[in-house]
Amino acid sequence: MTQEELFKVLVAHCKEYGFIFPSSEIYDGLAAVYDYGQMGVQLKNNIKNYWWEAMTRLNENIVGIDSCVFMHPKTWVASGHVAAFNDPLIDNKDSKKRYRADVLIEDYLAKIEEKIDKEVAKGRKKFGDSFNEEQFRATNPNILRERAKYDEVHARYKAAEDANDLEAYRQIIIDCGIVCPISGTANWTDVRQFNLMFSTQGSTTGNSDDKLYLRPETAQGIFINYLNVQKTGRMKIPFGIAQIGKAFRNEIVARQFIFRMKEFEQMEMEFFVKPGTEMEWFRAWKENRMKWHVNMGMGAENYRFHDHEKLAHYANAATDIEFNFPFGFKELEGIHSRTDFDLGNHQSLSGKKIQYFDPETGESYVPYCVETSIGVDRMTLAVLSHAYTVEELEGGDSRVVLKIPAPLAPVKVAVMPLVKKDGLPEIAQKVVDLLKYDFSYQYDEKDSIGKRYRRQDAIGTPFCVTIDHDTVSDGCVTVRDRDSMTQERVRIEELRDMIEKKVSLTNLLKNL
RNA sequence: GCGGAAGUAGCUCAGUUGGUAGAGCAUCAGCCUUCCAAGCUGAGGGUCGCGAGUUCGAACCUCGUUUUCCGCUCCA
Repeated sequence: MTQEELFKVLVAHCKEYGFIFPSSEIYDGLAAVYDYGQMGVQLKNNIKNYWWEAMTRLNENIVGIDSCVFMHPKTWVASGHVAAFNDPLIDNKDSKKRYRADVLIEDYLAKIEEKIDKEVAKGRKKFGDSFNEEQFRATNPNILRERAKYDEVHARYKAAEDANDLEAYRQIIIDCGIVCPISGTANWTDVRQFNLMFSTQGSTTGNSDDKLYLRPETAQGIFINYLNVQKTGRMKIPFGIAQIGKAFRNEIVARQFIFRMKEFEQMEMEFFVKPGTEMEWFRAWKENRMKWHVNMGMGAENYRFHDHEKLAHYANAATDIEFNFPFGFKELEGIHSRTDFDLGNHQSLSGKKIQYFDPETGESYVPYCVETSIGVDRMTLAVLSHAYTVEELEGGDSRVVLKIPAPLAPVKVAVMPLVKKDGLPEIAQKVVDLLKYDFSYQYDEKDSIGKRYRRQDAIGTPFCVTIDHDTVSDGCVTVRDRDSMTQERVRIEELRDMIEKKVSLTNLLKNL
């Protein structure tokens, strides 16, 4: 099976076994939006839990918050998101090239100015020393004609810009006969604005022009709460604030299943440090985060760093942790040194002093910040794609098994009576009562035992507990291991501790 | 966003020149009782992606639309 085929079966498997469904399927679906099903939500919660506990419990100086999706519109001015994504874009249907509509018009205007300059140069040559440029410009018919054209287009362009009138941009391009430099045609699409941010129509600021945006990253919720947390938590630099939450991006092309969705979930941690020490912390967090990933046991060779050469507007150093997905190594987590870009901008735009007073040195400064940002959905996809295994068994049989790390598995244990009579279901119910307070479980008495094992394999349940006729007399059950398929007799009263030892999140955390 | 292909039961797919929608698996009930799926009997389940059009009649032809996949494009 090629990687591409494997990815297709994985997507089908996710739907068939209740991990991930395409959104709104009964209404023909909704592009780039997926819902988590009864299995997927448990897997995702376990992944979030692993991150949350690793961040906030294992680090004394990191605390968590949960901020809202809605934030004051100025937040996105300060963050640079409003300015960075307002370009009106237009495509040429023949060359399939995309241009910024405003740049096309500006280029056109620049050409008119060139023409005028050329006319002026001609006049200077013709009249020599007696050349009066001002008078020449005011009287030369060619210049007057070009000037009039320029003024008219320029006025329309400015009006379009002010009103953000996309249709007006297009009309100017059509009227001026602006063509694509590659195809030479004027076969244009409509002008579209690809703003990364979704917006609502309401406002909470009293200014009707304000829009509320759905946050494109959770990080800003941390920055705008920096002062609150620092003061109320009596936090001393260096310290971090962690958050898990939804973010929204209006992706033009959203493909590859849950790898790129319009609505997605982030786990972000902003670590505030003294300026000048940020590179040291940047390196420390690179190492720390890689350790967290490798610790899950999905193979160190499946991860790699990708250092950014081209840096975003807020960063002075950046790297990605990439994972070996079925479609290649792709970004799973980003680690950025964001300097004081965010806090500094919030300080100047809000007028609130965001400074840290260092009691030891007596210095005051806007803290620098190192960010770790990981996509929950991408993590889930990484776990699922790594876990999906087709195994050939003796006798030509095969089985599909999700080898999910046991502490992350959605269902920890399945309880099944070998047959559904002779009092075995009643004993099984007692076993369930013993386990249900500690583990998510499934009870199954339908079909042959082999079939039930395969069903549990398909959702990645680490252990199956089978009650048979011997159980009645010896009080032992068979525990079957998902990965090795080996079986072991275990006393019922030892069952809980035995499973606990293998599926507890503590197993992962204590190795960090 | 552009181009190409596809969409029929939960899944995999048949469905003849346009003439009452099928199979296997899965699900449910009963029988059987067996530690690595696919025994027996019966039952339920389909707006044929959606909307128009052509036709006496459309899963099938035409147009639009939507979703998915592939290729380009884009992605602080």
